Amino acid sequence: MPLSRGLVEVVARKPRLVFFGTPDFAVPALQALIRSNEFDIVACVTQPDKPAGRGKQLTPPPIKIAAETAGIPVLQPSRVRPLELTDGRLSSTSAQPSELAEFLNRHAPIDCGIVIAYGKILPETLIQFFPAGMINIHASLLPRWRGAAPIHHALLEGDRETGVCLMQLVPELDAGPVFVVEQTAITSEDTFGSLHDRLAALGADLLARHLSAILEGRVSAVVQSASGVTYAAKWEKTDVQINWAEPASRIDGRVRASSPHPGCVTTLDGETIKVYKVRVVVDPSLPPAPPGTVVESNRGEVIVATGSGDYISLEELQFAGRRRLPIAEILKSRRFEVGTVFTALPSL
RNA sequence: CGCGGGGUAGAGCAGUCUGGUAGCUCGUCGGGCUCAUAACCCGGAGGUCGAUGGUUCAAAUCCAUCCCCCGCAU
Repeated sequence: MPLSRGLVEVVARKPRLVFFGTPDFAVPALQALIRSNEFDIVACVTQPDKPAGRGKQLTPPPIKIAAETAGIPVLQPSRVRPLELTDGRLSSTSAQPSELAEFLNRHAPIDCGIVIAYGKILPETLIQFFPAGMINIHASLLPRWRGAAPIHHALLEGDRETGVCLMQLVPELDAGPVFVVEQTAITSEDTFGSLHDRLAALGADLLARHLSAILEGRVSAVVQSASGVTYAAKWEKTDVQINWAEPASRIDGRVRASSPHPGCVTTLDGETIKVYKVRVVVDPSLPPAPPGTVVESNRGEVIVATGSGDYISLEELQFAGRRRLPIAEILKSRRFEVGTVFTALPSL
């Protein structure tokens, strides 16, 4: 069991941490740890700067910015994978020396590694390097939705609730024993954006509240149930394609999982349209029609048939080069004739 | 120098290629119709056409430079 490897002694000094994280989701947690003033954050390890945005400028990951603001050293190794642990010291197994290994050796002992959406699988040897192992925040109610995109999949599948888990990192993906869980209901208004922000805040709060007790061995980890394991694969381009043959509720889930970024896509007369918000419409008085067919279009709404016999009302769309707009605005300059058909992108 | 789209009335857009009176839908104001209305009819107000410079008898439209916005990546 990971925890038996060693508990941090209750001594006068602050526990020493290294923080592994990359995107916005990890920022509240880092800031909560800093704000608590209970820990000595030795360094932040994050992904290298990447070209992003118009102009393809090299852009630092959000954690780098937050760390530098706080005066915490930042490491951005391009790869961490091949590491060897002998006598408590890390070394690279390849010809190239590992800047990360050297840094960690130099600053040992470091009690614990915190991992939140770092972006790469970490080697077991790295976990073992820390006396208390590594602790991870995962945005789902484990063992449901292990993997890269738990928030997306909870929305797609119409889960009524989700949450965050504080768990011990183990080599098997998101399979570690769980210290504490915080739940939150998923409302029909939740999107990836709103859930992401809420879970990031909940996770940050959980971490700041419980980390000391965990490191002192005062919180026991509960092994994950063997049943109910599901996996949330990375949210890919194909996942944002609207398939009108799907049930209306699933299309709604897909759109909410893809909003505000990057938006779902569909095609009308060869033109790509991004879909940011829809509403499920159950109305027996509407005429049946093949999936994707516009069955009603008036002053304020456009209603499209789906595969379940229910309908989707398009509420917020974006055309190429245009701004994202509520349907009422779009209808001021564009008509959707009843009978026209939305389709998936031909290439997919 | 990564690729592409856009900036025209309060809002959303057409007009630009092919230079020649500033248009559409909505909103707004006034009037009418109606038991009534988010409906319908009539009328009005509202524009430095992103900025600057150039070409031209004449520029929203052609040329040059600049500013701002959006999609592709996360």
